Amino acid sequence: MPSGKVTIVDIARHAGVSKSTVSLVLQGSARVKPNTRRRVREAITALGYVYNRGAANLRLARSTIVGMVINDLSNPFYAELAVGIERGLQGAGFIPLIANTAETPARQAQVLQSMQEQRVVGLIISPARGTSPQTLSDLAGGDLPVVLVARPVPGLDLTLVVPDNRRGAQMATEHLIALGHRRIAFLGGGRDLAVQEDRAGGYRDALTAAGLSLGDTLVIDSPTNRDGGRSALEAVLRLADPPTAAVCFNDVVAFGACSALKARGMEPGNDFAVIGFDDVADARDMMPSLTTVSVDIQGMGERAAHALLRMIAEGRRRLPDHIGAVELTVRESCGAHRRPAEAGRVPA
Amino acid sequence: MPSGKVTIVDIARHAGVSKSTVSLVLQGSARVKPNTRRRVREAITALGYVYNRGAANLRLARSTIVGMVINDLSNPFYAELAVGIERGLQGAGFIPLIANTAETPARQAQVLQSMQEQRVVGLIISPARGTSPQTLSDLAGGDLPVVLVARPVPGLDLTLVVPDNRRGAQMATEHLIALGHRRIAFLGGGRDLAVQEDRAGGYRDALTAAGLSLGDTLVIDSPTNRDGGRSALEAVLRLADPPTAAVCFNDVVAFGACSALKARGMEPGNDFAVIGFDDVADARDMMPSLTTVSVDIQGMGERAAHALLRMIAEGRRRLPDHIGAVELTVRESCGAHRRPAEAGRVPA
DNA sequence: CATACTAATTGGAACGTTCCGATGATTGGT
DNA sequence: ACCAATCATCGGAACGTTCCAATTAGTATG
Repeated sequence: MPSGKVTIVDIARHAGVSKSTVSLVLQGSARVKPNTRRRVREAITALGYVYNRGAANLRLARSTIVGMVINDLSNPFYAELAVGIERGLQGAGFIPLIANTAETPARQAQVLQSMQEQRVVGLIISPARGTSPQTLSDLAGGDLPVVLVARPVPGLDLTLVVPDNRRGAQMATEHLIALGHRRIAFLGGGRDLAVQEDRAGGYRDALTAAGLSLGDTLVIDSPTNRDGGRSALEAVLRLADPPTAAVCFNDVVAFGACSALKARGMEPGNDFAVIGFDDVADARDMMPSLTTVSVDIQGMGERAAHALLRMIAEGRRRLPDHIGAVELTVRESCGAHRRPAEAGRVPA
Repeated sequence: MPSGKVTIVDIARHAGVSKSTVSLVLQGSARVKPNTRRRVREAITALGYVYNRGAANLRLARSTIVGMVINDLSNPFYAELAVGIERGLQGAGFIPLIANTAETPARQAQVLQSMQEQRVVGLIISPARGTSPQTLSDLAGGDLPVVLVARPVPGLDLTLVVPDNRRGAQMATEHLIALGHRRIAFLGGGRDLAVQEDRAGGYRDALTAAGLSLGDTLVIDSPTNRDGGRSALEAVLRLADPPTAAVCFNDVVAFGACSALKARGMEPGNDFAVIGFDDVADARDMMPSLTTVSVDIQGMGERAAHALLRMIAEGRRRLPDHIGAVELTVRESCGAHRRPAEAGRVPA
């Protein structure tokens, strides 16, 4: 069994047929006689042939690769999302090429370039912070099916699959208000993140509706990771008139916030209420468990994948946006369970 | 700016040169006159040309893709590992193709097939549970640079980059013994996982050396995820003479075990000692924080990447195995911090 | 100004597939 | 036994690059 450079022609020679026939067999054509098919198949295994998809793609002028561009694979939310997307792609005959941009627009640009050079047939992008619209709008001259997942980019007319960020943050904030909190912070994210617009927007909506608006004095920007959560919480506690509760940009930020609370000897849900966003797998298992806005993460990934597949199949460039339903999952970190009877008097 | 099908020939025509010259420019050859180079460059941007790497690869008979096959991307350990590998590959001009096998040998086989069809130039594999040696030894007729990372496969002579599993588990077990524990369980994994051989082996070594060996009555197999940890812990507590401590297959299993303890109203580190393995980012932030065997995860990924790059560059098929150093990071879940003075009397 | 170089550019074959149109083999009807 | 129709197979061009060998332009040397 020789290696490497076995081609369709070698198979043909070995089986005593033409390369066209071999090609037919490879494509599973019904037009080739069973007997011939068998001979070809035998030759294939005998010579250890492996199909050269690149060559086929060249001839066919299209590839079988779809690209997934993920801003932060080490964040469990995006890891789960990637898994969901992969599952949604499963069985459609496309192979997913995953790339991590580590939240860096420059790296993202490289990655997108690379993917275009590989002639991907479509792209699912969870854009890095600070992605400029034209980086994405220029993709293959605007002629490539692209789905934006998890994060919109303002000023960009691309098919979108996102959770209902505004509503989710609003629900979380309303819950805290109902528990009696009056000074509620919003921790994490930043103006370069469109998701933050929506989540902070929902937060403001709820506060305003309850007549509790404080401008944005309690909105603290930070990186969307654990350390960001920690520092945001510390910043907010340093204020002259500190809040008693916080809605966090996402679960990871909430984890960081909880961790900072514990480091100060405060207990999340008891001394300070924390609500996250996303409901990653860990949220349930934290101690105390994290109250959070639940998003069907894998489902969202699958939906993005299906949207892309449909765009590819139907040759469309745009599909209606999909805004995924969210719900508030009340656990311990908001304090609701700890002392349901005293909810009204938590804050001073 | 037209789209899609702009080729090198179009550029040539537009710039008034031959396609050969365009190719030269693309490769940054010094042999083309600056003036010509400029004209070509202009044509490229004017027409919105994007390089077709597939066509080039066909001609060059090699690609620029390296494959990473990961058994479970939703496990933070492997996500971090993937990030490390990606970083190690960075700047070498290869583009990483990540695929998740979801711990399924069948899926892994598909994925490997696909990658070979894409003519990857090398492979970094963290094999799925139950991977049979020949699946991997047949790769490209044994003629493809392959690095096995994080998990060895018995009976397979491939370059290996793994942490010192045996020593790590041994250290963890010794620590528990020093804290006074006499009945210590090993939770998670299974015989189809070579890593388990080593980790359970280190555990046995330590017990035997201390004269505490109990055969394998306290070795409980389980999936290597949170639920596996939960069920393993519950199983072990159901025993007639239950242990007072456990070394877990990895951190995620340890998280599950802690979660099961809490669900029973027991406190990890206080009522039962738990030690993990890997030291994923979350370990530090758990409550109680997780005592665990620290592995430089991203470093291991980078090392695997560098090994592969070297194999590719030097045309070698085998490099010496790399066994990464590990150390025990003592935090709270083992009980050492809680009551240092009483360590000797923890178990009954 | 011819010659001998060197520098810059070019045409065309090759990489491994697919697929069109053509050819050869087989079948069935009369 | 012959013709038409169908079935199976085949040859060759094409896909977009790279690179060799060949050609042309340019420059220094005598």
